[in-house]
Amino acid sequence: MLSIGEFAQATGLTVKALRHYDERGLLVPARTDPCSRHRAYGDAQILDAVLIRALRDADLPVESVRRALDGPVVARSELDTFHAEVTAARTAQDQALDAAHRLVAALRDPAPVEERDAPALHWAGLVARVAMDASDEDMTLAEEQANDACGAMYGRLVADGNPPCGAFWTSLGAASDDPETAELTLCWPLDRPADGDLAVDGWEIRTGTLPARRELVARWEHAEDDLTARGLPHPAFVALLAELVAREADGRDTGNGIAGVRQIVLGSDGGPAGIELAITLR
Amino acid sequence: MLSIGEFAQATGLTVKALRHYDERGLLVPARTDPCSRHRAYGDAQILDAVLIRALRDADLPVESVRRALDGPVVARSELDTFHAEVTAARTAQDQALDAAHRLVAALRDPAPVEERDAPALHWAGLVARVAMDASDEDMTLAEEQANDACGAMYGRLVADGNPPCGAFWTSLGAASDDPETAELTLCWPLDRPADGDLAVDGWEIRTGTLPARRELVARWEHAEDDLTARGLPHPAFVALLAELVAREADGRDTGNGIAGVRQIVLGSDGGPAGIELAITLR
DNA sequence: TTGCTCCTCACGTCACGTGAGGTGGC
DNA sequence: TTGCTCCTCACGTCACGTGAGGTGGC
Repeated sequence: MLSIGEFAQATGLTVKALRHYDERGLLVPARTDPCSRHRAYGDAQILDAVLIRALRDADLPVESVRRALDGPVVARSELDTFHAEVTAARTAQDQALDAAHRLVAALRDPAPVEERDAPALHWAGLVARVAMDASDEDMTLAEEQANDACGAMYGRLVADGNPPCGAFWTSLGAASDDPETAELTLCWPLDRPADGDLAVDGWEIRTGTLPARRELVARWEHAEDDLTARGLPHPAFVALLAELVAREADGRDTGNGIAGVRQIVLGSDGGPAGIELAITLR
Repeated sequence: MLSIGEFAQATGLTVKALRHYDERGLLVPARTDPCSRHRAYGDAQILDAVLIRALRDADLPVESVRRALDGPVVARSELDTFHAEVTAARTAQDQALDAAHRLVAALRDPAPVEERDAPALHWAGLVARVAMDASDEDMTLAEEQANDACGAMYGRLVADGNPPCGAFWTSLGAASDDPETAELTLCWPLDRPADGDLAVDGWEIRTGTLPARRELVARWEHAEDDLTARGLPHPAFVALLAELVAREADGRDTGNGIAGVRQIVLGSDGGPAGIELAITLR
C-alpha cells in the first residue's frame, strides 16, 4: 500500500490530480481510512495510473480516459477518435492562422485608396436576396442565376436603345423586412433614365439616379482569387476601413461610413481586372 | 453608429464576445449611452473587430490580440510568436500520443509472464544513487560510471576465485535517508558468498543471499530501444503490472508487489538479448 | 514535541456561453 | 401596448493549481 504522496512519486501524477481522479471516480484508492480519510493505493493501481498519465499527457479529455480504462481495445479506439479530433482542429487552426496572416498583410500593404469626383449617374438594377447564413453552394447557385438575369437585363437595355455606359456595380444592404436577409442590388449605369416598364422575369427591378458626388474609392487590381474566402473581408474593404479609421482619427470627412458601399467590377471595358469599392463622402 | 447586435452581425463576433471585449478594454464601443448603457459602435471599429475575430479564430490569447491591435507590425510578431508556441505544443502532443499508443500496444500484447522456482543465490552488488529528477545527461553519465565500476567488480570477483555465475541484475529502491534519491543495486550472482573485504574505489558494496523462492517474471526479448524513453514504463514492467492486476482480481498470490523488483539483463550468456523483470512471490 | 504528510474547503484559471430577471426604444 | 433588443449579474465550462487552515502518525 502506498500513500498518496508515494503513489504520486511512483506514477508521475500530482497529489492534486490523484485527489481529482478520486473525486471523479477515475482512480479510486484501494482503501481510504474512514477516520483520517487518508488515501492508500495498491501496487496494481500503478497500471491504471500510468495509463491515465499517458492519455492525459496527450490531452485526452478525462471522460475519454475513464472509458479507456475499460481495456486496451477501448483505449485504442479512444486514442483514434481523439487523434481524428486533433487533426481536424489543427487543420481548422491552420486555416485560421493563414487567414489572419493574410488580413495582417492586407493591413500592412493596404490597397490604394483615393478620393475622386463622380458625375451624376442614372442606373437600373436587379435586387437579389440572399440569406445571411447561406451555404457556399447556395451562394454559387445564386451567383449563376444573378449572372443570367444581369445578362438578360443588359439585353433589354440595349434593345431599349439605352445600353449600359460604364462598369457594372453591386451595392449591399439589409432587406428592410428581414434583417437575416441581405439585399444585393446589381446595377448597370445608363446615359439616360431607364424606361419605366423595364422588367426581367422573376426579378425585382429598381432604377434611380446617383447625384454628382465625391467618393472614396479602394481599388484592388487582381483577378478574383480565394482571398475573400473563409469569412475574411476583402483586402479592398480592409483598405477602405483603414482609411475610415485614419480619417476619423484626423477628424476628416467620413461621409455615411460603409452604409452605402458600391462594389464596381473592373476589366469589362478592357482595363485591368479587379474591383473597386466606393463610398460617398458628400 | 451600430447597435451591439448590428455590429455583431457585421463582424461575425457574438454579442457576448463584444461585451466581453468591452470589459477587457479590447474593443470599447465608440459611445455608451450613460443612461441606458446601450453600446454603440462606429463603422471604423469594424476593422479592429475583424482583426480580433481573425486572431481569436486562430486561438491567439486575448492579451496577445490586444497587443496586436497596436498595428500590423506588432500583429505580425504576435502571430509569429503564437505560431511558434503552437508548433512546439503540437510536437509535444504528438510525442505524448505516440507514447500513449505504445503503452496501449504493450497492454494489448503484453510481454510473456511466468512463474518459476528460483534457487538460493549469493550475490554482491554496487550501490548507485541517482536523484529522482536527474536529467538525461546525468543519467547517461551515471550509467557509464556504473558500467565501469561493474567491470571493475567483475575483475575483483574473478581475481578472488569467485566469478559471477549467471546473469547480472539490478534492483531499485528509494534511499532510506532521502526519498528524492533512488538507490540502484547492481548485482552479480555468485557460487559462494562474497569475500568480506570486496571493495571498488568510490562505491558502496553490498552483499547477501537470496533464499530459494518462487518468482513472477516478465521477459522482454528485444534489443534495448527507445521504448523506455519519455517516462513511459518498460513494456515488461507493464506486463508485470497487468499480471498483478489480474492476480489481485482473482485473489491469487501477488507477493510483496513491485517493492522488490529485480531487472535481469539477458544475452550476456549467449542467449537472446533482452531483459527480465522478476518479483518474489514467496 | 516537532516536522512531515495528509485532509477538506474555497477560489483562480480562460474566454466566453447560458440563462435569469429586468429595462429601454420603436 | 407589444415585441424586440438591450442591459447587468451570476454561474458553468475544464482539469486541475494554489493557498488557507487544520488534523493525524512517527
